[in-house]
Amino acid sequence: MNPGWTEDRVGALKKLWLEGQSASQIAKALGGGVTRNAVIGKVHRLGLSGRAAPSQPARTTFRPARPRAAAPAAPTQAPSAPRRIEAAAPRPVVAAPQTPAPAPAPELAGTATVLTLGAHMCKWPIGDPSTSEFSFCGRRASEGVYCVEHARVAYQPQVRKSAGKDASSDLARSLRRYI
DNA sequence: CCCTGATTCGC
DNA sequence: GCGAATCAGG
Repeated sequence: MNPGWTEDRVGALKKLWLEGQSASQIAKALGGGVTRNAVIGKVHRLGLSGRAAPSQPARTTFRPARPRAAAPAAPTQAPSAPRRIEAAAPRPVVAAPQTPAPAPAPELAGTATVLTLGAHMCKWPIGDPSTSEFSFCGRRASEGVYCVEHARVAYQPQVRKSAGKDASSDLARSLRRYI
């Protein structure tokens, strides 16, 4: 029934996943020939785990199951990690009258909140999502939902040519995921 | 019980 | 590489 993971199917998978579609929704969108488990498995094999736009229903936990460690070079402070965030998807919240968008300066990151975050603003999480201090980068999103800088750390295609052997095994092993 | 993604492990 | 089973949480 299902032709396996063809180029276009993988492409659709990547697109939908980065759009924030849930694994089950993607599975259904792909024709039902695959289950959500298959989708998740493929996503992980592609090195696409973790994304800015979570799913609609209840979010998953914040288990440190996927240590991406490296904090992006944020001007202000180091975000915990590109883990999932509570709600980045734009939604027709309450009629926020004339929210005077903070207009994040290109130099300043972390000024956009979930309410002020525009469609084309970098959705890189800054700080702890559970606190009121939580915000988003907010700079111009050019690569997907991130700015150029954060896109580099966010989208890690698992590209790691085995460049011989690395001396520091532990460190190298933890680093090669995002190098 | 519905959902979510994460991980394991036989194939 | 693939994905069902399982896990862990909301």
